[in-house]
Amino acid sequence: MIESMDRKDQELKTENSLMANSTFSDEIPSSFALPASIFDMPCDHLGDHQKGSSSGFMDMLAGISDYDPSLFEWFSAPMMSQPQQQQQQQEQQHPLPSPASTFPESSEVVNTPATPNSSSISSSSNEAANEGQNKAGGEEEDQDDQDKNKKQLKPKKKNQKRQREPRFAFMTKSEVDHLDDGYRWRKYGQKAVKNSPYPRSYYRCTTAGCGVKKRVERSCDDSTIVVTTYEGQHTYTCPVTPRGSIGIATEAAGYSSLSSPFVVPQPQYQQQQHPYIYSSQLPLNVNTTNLNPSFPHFVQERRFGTSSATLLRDHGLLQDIVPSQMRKEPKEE
DNA sequence: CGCTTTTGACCAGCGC
DNA sequence: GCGCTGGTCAAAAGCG
Repeated sequence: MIESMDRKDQELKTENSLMANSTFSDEIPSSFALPASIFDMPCDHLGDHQKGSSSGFMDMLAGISDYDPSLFEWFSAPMMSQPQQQQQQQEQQHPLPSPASTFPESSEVVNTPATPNSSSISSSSNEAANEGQNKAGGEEEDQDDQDKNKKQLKPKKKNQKRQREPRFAFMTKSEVDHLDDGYRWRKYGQKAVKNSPYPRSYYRCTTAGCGVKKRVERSCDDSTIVVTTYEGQHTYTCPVTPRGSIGIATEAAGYSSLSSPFVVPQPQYQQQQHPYIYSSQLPLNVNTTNLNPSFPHFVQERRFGTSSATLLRDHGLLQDIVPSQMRKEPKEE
């Protein structure tokens, strides 16, 4: 354990070093060219498990009581294929009523990936739903033993589209593939990604009853960029309470798991149709032309309780690291 | 010993 | 129907 932590620290040092010297892609608007000082934050500034999780930026974002959502809208651009985008556009022109309890199927709210092929990501399973489906699928018992053995491996019900859990993706610039977000994950698969030299890893939350999954892959264009896609909502509170998010987390928009330093968006779909998503680190590959108008509020200001907002009115470190354009004084609405 | 990772096989969905 | 691809399973191996 200690050894792994040391390794992690080393990785982080490497990461910090790398990030401190990193340059921004030309695709990133100048307004996003955060000063390098954001990378120069000493490791000590972060809690132990934040080291390596590259979550310092989240804490700093937490200091923005009301920043300009448009500056983060790249995060809201869903990862969609062209037909999906067209459908979204049509839906926007002729919006369909969407029950708050039912997130739209194309709920994969992902920033446009650096990899064109990533847009083909389309399927995921609703585990909770599948459990019931699987049980129902157990009716097919009139098969020979061999066939049965094979079926037992994958007793999924046919003729029923798998439901998708809401998904969130974000990109981080990190040397570490699997960022520590405070939850415990078990890797259950790895697949080669088409047109990418980097594999995609599949993780599942190890907590019983919590079917949250996440995929981790590296951008084929920029190997330093890690694309993490979360699927589902944790059914429990993050076991690790990081420094800097205490209080804020519990006040923040009712998130149950915001105590995670990584602030994995655990949106309350039942209450809000549009999920929140934040950069855990740097907004990369900002592409404001690829915004999805269907999620106009997808990236919203992060509204904290009054106390924390007041406390953080002084943007503190943010003043130094976040350009003034990105900060936006709260509006009276 | 218990937990995690690895890895090949399998399945579902989709396009042609 | 077939092939491709993403996603998942589960046995084996690895690790502390």
